[in-house]
Amino acid sequence: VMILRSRFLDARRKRRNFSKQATEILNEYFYSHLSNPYPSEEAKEELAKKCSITVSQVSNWFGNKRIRYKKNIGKFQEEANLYAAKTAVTAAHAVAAAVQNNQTNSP
Amino acid sequence: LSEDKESPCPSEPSTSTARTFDWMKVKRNPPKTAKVSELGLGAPGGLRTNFTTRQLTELEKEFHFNKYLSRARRVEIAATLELNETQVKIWFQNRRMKQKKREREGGRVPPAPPGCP
DNA sequence: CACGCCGATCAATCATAGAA
DNA sequence: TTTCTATGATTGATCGGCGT
Repeated sequence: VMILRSRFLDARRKRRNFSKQATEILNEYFYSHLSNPYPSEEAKEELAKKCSITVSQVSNWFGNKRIRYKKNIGKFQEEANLYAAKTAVTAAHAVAAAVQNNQTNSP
Repeated sequence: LSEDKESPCPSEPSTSTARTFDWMKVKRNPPKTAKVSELGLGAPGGLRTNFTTRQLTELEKEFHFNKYLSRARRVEIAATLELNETQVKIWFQNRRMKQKKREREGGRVPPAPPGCP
């Protein structure tokens, strides 16, 4: 029986976790698109480049993330608020910059 | 051409964040692998069939011979391996996708980056 | 209208890396 | 070290769309 499993003992083993920054980028995208966390092929390529991983790995990450998230939403609540706050700050900066730019360029 | 509108939101947000969207409710129908059809057979219904090494070996062999199956060949294989024609059909479909994925991502970068004792 | 294929995804599981 | 949890990958099977 366990011998039957030996057929695998292949690629699946020897797994490397992604860098913390890569996970950071992926989570940022995931939570900022929580209403529809399905990146397009183009978006996946962009994420893959930023994270230095393959497009397939990006797909795997989102696939696992979506399933595990909905399986236990509560467990990700903390993480969700964390990233929500982060993107909010980013947005605030953008707005602040816009305002600043508006004041200096007001004829 | 790239923004998502959050139209569905039946539930109430209650607190600051974390609402429930439709994708979180998606549920797939259980596999219909010749389930209740044949009463009495050890046909596992709604279960993900575990292919044996023999079945996978034969399927793999056939795949290298033909990437696509003819109806007749499919029937043969299915009978020989004790699988549904659908399972054989799906296996080939998944196998083709797997093949394409490898070719597409084949442009490997297998060098030894960091430590390699 | 039924059927096969494609592309994307689901869902359960495997095996390992990492935290406790 | 041993135990339990987080996570990347694999894969049989489903879903929607398209062509025949």
